[in-house]
Amino acid sequence: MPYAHIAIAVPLGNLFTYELPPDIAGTIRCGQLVEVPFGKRRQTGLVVSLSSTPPAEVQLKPIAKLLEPEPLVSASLLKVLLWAAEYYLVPPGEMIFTALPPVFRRHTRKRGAKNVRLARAVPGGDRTADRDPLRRSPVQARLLDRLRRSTEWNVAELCRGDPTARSALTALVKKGLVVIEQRATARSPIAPQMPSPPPIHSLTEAQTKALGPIEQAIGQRQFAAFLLHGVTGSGKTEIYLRAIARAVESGRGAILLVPEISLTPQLVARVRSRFSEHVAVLHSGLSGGERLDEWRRLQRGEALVAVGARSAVFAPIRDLALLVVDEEHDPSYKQSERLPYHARDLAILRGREEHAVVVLGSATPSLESMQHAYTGRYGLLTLGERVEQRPLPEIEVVDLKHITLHPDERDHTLSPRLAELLAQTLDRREQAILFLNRRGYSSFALCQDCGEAIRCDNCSVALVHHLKEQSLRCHYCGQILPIPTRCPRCTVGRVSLFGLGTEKVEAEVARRFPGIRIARLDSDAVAGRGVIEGIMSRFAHQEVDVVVGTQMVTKGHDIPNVTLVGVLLADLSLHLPDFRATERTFQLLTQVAGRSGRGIQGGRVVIQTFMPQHETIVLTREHRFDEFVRRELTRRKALGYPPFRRLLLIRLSHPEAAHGLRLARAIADVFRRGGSAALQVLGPAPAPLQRLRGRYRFQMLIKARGIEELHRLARLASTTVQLPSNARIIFDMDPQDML
DNA sequence: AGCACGCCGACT
DNA sequence: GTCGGCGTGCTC
Repeated sequence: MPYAHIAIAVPLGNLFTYELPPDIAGTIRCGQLVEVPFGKRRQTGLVVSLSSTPPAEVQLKPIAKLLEPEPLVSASLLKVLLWAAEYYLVPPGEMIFTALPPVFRRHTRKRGAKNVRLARAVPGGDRTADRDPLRRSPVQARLLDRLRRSTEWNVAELCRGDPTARSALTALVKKGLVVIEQRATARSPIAPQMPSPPPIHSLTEAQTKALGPIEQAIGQRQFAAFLLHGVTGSGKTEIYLRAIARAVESGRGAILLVPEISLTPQLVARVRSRFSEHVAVLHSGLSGGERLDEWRRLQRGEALVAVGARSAVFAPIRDLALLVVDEEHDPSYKQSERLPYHARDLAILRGREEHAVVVLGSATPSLESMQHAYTGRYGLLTLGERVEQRPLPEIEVVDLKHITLHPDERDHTLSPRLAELLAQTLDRREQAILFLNRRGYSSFALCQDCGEAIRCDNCSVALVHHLKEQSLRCHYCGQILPIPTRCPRCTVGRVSLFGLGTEKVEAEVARRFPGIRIARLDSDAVAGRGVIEGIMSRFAHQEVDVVVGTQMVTKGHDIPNVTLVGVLLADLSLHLPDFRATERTFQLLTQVAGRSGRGIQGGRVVIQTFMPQHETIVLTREHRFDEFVRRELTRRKALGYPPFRRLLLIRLSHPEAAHGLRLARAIADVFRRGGSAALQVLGPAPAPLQRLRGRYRFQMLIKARGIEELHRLARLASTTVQLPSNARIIFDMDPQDML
């Protein structure tokens, strides 16, 4: 086997073949990290397979050296990654290297490299001052400028391409302005302490019943998938922990995936306290070095349990017994930017490949998972009641249509009923969450009379109001309509346009309840590292009375003193231009409602909406998830949406609008011409953010019966439509988010 | 993605 | 006269 097929972290769809030098040939194995000459530079690559036949017509180069003694990726994980690359239509090298800590991507910044940082804050600017030590050394000044821009450099990187830099650096060290050290700085950031709920000593009957099959399957070392559907507060976490314990006791490993680690400090704390040094936490907030440390502990078998967000599904666990996906319905498991893979789906795949058990847990499982449970692909485990017989919170719906508006309160921030309950809650020294699902630019047109949003006739999704053009647009098929003066459905109602933000709400609450402590939790407010944790920690310690926020406030925290949750405008998510809008709304409302009444005081939820009669709202209020799923599945089937059809979203961008549109049409034509009768192409339409970073973006949505057809046509389109290098195309298989 | 080559404007 | 902008093309 004198040749190796190697994956390199470049956006090219193929592997590269290299010769094996004799000294390496004997020892090399698949999954190993190597250094290879690649064009004019050197790159790290990962050995995917070995072969005895060279490809024709290419001058091969030899592998330079082995970079790691052991394979970084096991044969089974490698198989999963290659499968994922094919499935998601992404280059194999990109797929493989996103599964590894970023330090392995390039061979610069070698492990154990010397890092450089500023010794202290060095003022920039005035180089003319006589006492400036850098007045007469422009090379040193330049080095300092570069160091100022980034917190951490390594020596080799900093000096590359500038032979004078090395001596200049030495001079700076002598002057005491910079420091060279062997390792990166702070390695274990201390998370703020969250009060965690008291340990549960005995399981409820329902919990015991759910845990049984999971433990049994783990014991059998066989693949099995379970959907754990447990209402909010029913003790799903305890089941995860016991199942993980089962794996760990027998010396095997487990992965716990959480939607976003910064939002789930309590869960992480619980896992830590249960499994102490056996736990490795992997998340994007870690520095490169910290992440590598955790990854190595797993690779060496020092830690058996990996906890993390989506990329933790690739954690290097040797004898994997269990994969748990908490809040499996959460859309963040599949982000559309970067590599659009779905961590939950890959967890299933990896479980099957490694004969491990997969547990998908949620109070509001995705329709895909429910369908799999109904058809028997997943075992369904149900926890129908909260622990300690605590009731689910009572949900009240407030109809915004029948509220007399105060002229300066046209945004319906707080209805009299919500304001009254908020006042009572604050009087009792209890806490409240106010939730507003705001998606910035996404506003919609709504009939003041029937409360219905204006929808696209073709696609049955809500039309999106575009402020600049004063028009309504369908983000699926692209049609543009003028804003009607009368509601097209009931023909009498006046149409009004909506826009409301968390800042407004915060200001309004502060004005009406002077003296209370409010915190805002949305993506603008929590830009910095650790800000979310800080706010949630203050909230948990009752240093904040009311939190106003977006989706972030809905995730799984458990604060017993929260007894009121207010949803300010449920219509916002109901009318997102997305076929999953009602599913998301049910999930969001149920999840945020589940934050209320977790303690002994019980809790209440108020949902404000223009559509109190809307099926989704009614079924949420009555906590009838199964009925909602049944109806929604029927609808999906009729309209040809997942889980009954497969979707592929294609985004194409180009600096010039006309060119972009022409290319997008050419791609769409490949699908239209080559597809079966059942295949549908919607678009191309301008993307919701049509102009982004100087590029015009178009998107099209393909609906098909099977995945094979989508794969075949996507490949055909990539080869037949010649894309100029300034055009960019992204395939998003099984898109979660059409925005 | 990098990194080269290659052809046109403002500076020692 | 050069330094340097980013368009285009290639990487086993």
